[in-house]
Amino acid sequence: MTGYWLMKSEPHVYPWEQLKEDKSTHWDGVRNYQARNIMRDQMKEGDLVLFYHSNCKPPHVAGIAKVCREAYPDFTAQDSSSKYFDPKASPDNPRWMMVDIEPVCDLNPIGLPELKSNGDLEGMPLLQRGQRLSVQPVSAEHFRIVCEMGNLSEIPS
DNA sequence: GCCAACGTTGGC
DNA sequence: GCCAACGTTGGC
Repeated sequence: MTGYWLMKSEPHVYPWEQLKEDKSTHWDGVRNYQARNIMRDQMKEGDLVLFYHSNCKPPHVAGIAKVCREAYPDFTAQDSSSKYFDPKASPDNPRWMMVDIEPVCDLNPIGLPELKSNGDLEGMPLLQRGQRLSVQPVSAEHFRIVCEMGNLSEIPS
């Protein structure tokens, strides 16, 4: 049973193009418990991810990625030279977790206004007011609809 | 750059 | 354990 998710990244921090270049990346720097818990408890290898560019004009879904490694400690939390350093993290209690993702395919970029204007996406967490979670669930149906909007005829496996 | 929404921190 | 102050996110 494939899980579906949405992950936000600011394009000037880590853009979709960079993921394609890197072939895969560890999703470090998540410092929110709810997002961490989703990664730690729910994201499984093979789950599909809408890669969302936030904080740009317009914000948009840029592509589809796949979870290629399940949760493990986010080592940047224990690296004092990292901007994600957390003094409360330790080898015994890593505190923060991350997953690895890899690119699957491009989507024709789908802007936030477009997502909002599609009534079939009603209830999608991303579209809820005040939603700030950087890792969010997406229903299978919503995922399928977004794929269609991005000119992808078939959901990747 | 503004600011609404929301999470975290820390004094009490 | 409450809650005010503060910090962050992220659309606009």
